[in-house]
Amino acid sequence: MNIPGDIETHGGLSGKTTRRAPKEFRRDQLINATIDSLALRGYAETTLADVAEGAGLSRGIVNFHFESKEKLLLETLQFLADEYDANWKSALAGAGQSAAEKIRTISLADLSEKVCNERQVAAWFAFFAEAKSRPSYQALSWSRDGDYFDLIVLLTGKMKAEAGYKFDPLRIADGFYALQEGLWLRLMLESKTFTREMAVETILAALGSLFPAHFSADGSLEKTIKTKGGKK
Amino acid sequence: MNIPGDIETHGGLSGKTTRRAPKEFRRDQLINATIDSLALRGYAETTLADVAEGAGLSRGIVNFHFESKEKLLLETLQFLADEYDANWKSALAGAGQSAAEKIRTISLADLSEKVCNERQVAAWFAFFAEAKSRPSYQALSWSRDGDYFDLIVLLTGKMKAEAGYKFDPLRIADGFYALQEGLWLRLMLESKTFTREMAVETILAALGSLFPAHFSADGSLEKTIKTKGGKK
DNA sequence: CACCTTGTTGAATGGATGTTCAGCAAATAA
DNA sequence: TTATTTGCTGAACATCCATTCAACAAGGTG
Repeated sequence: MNIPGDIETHGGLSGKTTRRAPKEFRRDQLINATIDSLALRGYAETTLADVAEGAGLSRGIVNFHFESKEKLLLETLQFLADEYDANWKSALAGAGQSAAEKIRTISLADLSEKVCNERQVAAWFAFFAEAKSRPSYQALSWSRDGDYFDLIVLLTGKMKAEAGYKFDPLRIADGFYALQEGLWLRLMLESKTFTREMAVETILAALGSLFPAHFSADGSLEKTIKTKGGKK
Repeated sequence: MNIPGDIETHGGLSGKTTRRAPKEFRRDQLINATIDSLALRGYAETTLADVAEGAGLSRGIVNFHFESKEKLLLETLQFLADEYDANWKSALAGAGQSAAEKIRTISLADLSEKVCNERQVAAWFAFFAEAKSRPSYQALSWSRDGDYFDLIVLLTGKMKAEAGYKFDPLRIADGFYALQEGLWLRLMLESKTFTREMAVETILAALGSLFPAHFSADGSLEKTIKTKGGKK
């Protein structure tokens, strides 16, 4: 689950381990060890000694590459946010042009292994819980997906226009967004009995029920709606 | 937000504050101070000194009434869980007999001021985040609403039978449950811009979209479905 | 009143943890 | 090779915090 103990990839001669590594490499290594520790021990019990040990390095290493524990945690949160962002945006780039295809694509991207795995989800919630009392986390948690939410609002509005649904697009967007975060929470809390596959089926079922003209009950795309997608 | 500093209610003569109070009173006082501190400072920063100060008492008090910090936190979580349970169960007792009335009632109870206020929601998520790495919290978090979830499954199944919806009741129940927890999360993270009133509208809109034969778009009950409610 | 029980205090203790930094060693330059 | 830069180490330090406990005080009981 972690980066292997030593670095053979950095000019290491066979058998010998390189002691020094470029800054970016160590920073990534420490950030990943931080995520591991957050998932394993939780926020309150994560110490710099744990992180250093997880990375196979010495105690003082974090204060050398990051100024303080606080900075390390902030950069870890930033790392998670960046990865989350990149994931759904790249998925969106490869999606079809219709609103239905787009919302389906980003919903599934939200549940993809890349971002929705045990380590990262646990780390996210560690930060969420602390964000309430830490202004420095709030900015990052919010921006986590302002774009994402705006897009959902746009897409629900479009689908309403296409199929004449009776709902208020803003409220349905709120709900759909909350649904996705709620699924993450269940995945974290009940990782033994609630799997990512079940979460995917749940999202697909929700698409089928919320937008019956666009999706069938199992979440597959209905072809009856004429997508005026290419409209730029 | 806290219990007033001193106890005039316990045989206190006017002007004099009583020093001693019955055990149950102190325990409740300390549990409430704990919730306050969790909401204000977060889990990681909540110390026994904070709790004691919040309750207007001295440093060693917690270890006298609770064996340890761990025990205090466990009992605080239990307190929240009990209050949560009692809230929706008592609301349910006063609800109509139809599945639609029941699901609407408990959904709204979930968002009532009694359990869904800033302090308590923040405290819940503090525990959720730690539960991943604390088996002792998991038992309580799970049982939080096993009954609640089972009831939702039952009700969605009933409504499907009544109206011939195409969905899989289990998946819709999963989704509806996740939606509610997701709304709590948003209420915590965006307490400045997302209000409980908006959450209520969101839940009502979801009812309207998921169960269109039972609810109109704004979540009000449709009378067209004949409720075979009294069936025991 | 004297005696006992019991809630409460706050200083002392021991352990854990973030941070510092003098020294060391690997890579690189001269 | 020697000198210099740069990444890294781990012991030392200061702080914070949960826990303990001897002393105290407020009721209750005789």
